[in-house]
Amino acid sequence: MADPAAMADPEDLRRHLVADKFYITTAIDYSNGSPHLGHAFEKIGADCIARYRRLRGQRVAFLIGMDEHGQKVAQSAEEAGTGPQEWVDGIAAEFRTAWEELAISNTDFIRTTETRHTRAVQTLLSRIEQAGHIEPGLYSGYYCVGCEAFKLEKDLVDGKCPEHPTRQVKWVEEPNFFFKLGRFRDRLLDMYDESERANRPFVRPTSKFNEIKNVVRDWEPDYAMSVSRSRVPWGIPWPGDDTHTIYVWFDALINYLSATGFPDDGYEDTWPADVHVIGPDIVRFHAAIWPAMLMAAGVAVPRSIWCHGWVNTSGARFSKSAGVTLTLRNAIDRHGPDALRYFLLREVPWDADGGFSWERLDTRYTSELADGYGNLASRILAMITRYRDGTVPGVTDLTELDRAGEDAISAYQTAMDNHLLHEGGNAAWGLVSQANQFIEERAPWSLAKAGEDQELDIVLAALARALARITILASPFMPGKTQTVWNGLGLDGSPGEKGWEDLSEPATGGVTVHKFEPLFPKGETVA
RNA sequence: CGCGGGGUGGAGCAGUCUGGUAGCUCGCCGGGCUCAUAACCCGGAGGUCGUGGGUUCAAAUCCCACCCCCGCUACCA
Repeated sequence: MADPAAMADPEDLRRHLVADKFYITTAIDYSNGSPHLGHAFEKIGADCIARYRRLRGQRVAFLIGMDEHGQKVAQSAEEAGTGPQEWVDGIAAEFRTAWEELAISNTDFIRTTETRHTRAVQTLLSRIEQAGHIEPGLYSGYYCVGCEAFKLEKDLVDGKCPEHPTRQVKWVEEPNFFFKLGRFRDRLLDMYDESERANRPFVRPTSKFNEIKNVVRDWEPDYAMSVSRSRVPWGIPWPGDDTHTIYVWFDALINYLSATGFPDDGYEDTWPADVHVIGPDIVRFHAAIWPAMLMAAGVAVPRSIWCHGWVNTSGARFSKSAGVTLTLRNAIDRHGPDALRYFLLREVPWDADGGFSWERLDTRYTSELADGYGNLASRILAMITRYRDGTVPGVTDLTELDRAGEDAISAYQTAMDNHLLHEGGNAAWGLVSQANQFIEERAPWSLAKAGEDQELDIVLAALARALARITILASPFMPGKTQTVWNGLGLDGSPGEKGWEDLSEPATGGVTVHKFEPLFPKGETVA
């Protein structure tokens, strides 16, 4: 969508202003149940990226939201004995509360029942239609009257719907509109190739990208998907034909665009998305169908898709040692929201699957948070308090710990730029270990006893810098606890807003520290 | 059937592309320290690297066959 007229000065200026924007989205969550650990994992990971980008000085737009139309939602509402709008209002509130508690720093929360969304959907749809890529056709399939929904043949048991075995499914044909996405096969493949040549693959990790390429390569030119339904009233009306609603998948994907203000002027200040964060179950929709829709409408395609792994929870639900079932509520309550964020980000690689268990949550909490970061903060602040009355010495002599810090920062940056969050955490926590070793080698208590004040100043100042660095690097993982340490170090503002530049020379000299209660209390788990 | 990922000390993983002391975290055993949340630091025990064959002076790493686990394979999104 490059506009030649955009070379004019005001446009240049605008471009400059938006050059540093970073638009990240998560999948909108389907409104037929409560938030669970899987939902949380995706939000936490995306939030970690968003916070890291802000740390790097980018202007971040971070979208999350709810997918509220469709058969299943209407059905869930009915089972709950309420109307669909009332139902989705309740679910949305529940999700928002959960994300707030987990300190998700989204800048917008979109719901597909909002006017701004329905308007964007109808506009985009009309553009695709006008371009000639939507055609009427017949949708046929097995229809279960009990479910009031079409069923796939593979989901039938003995030719009947498993949920309504007493009724027969019927072979039904109904007129629908179809999106001819097979026509975009070659353009998609070209786009994929180009992204790889430019060394910024459209889909990551690579294994998922390969799956998608295989799928798209097999598309026939007339391959189409239905984009309307005539029996589902809970949806966005088809423009110009109120006997149809827009099929939910088509409706849902467009949320990323509606949130930018599309089709109003200025939406391109935010669009295209820099990365759509999604789960492996919906890669095909995001990596193939969604860009095809945008191509059909003449709108820019997103820059990349990141497919995270699964949190495997089997076996964790009835863990003996924990004695509690696995719900998001319980997982947060175990050691607090920051600990859950930290655990998921370290335990489950962001490009692969990982397992959740109470034992491993407890283990990481104890060794890496309480005994690691928390205890390190305690001992550093205690020494500064005891040996220097709480004032960090103003000396700036660099030590091997500062060099270790530089290495950690660079490893962290490489990992985080590539969205490898678990490796970023690894780099930050390596510095915790090195700081502990540094303390052991220099033995500040011996220096104090021997009256070697100059050396003690150097050591304490280096430790304060290291703690500040770790705290900044850890802030995208644990915004709450790192804030406590930041304040304990006597620093203003928050570690997240301090900016990347502070890392090389944290301004800790001369500040007055305040000891605090153990950051991560041990013993009894939080009730 | 096809495509892709994986099988490494008790647990979770790295190492495989570019063959040559099998590394990390947790747990376990022993020692040290005392600033700290009985925390921290050092050392140690523990592995036929899924199975069988092959190439090579040498294979977790390369080649062949096989076994097991997971994901994808046209409308739940």
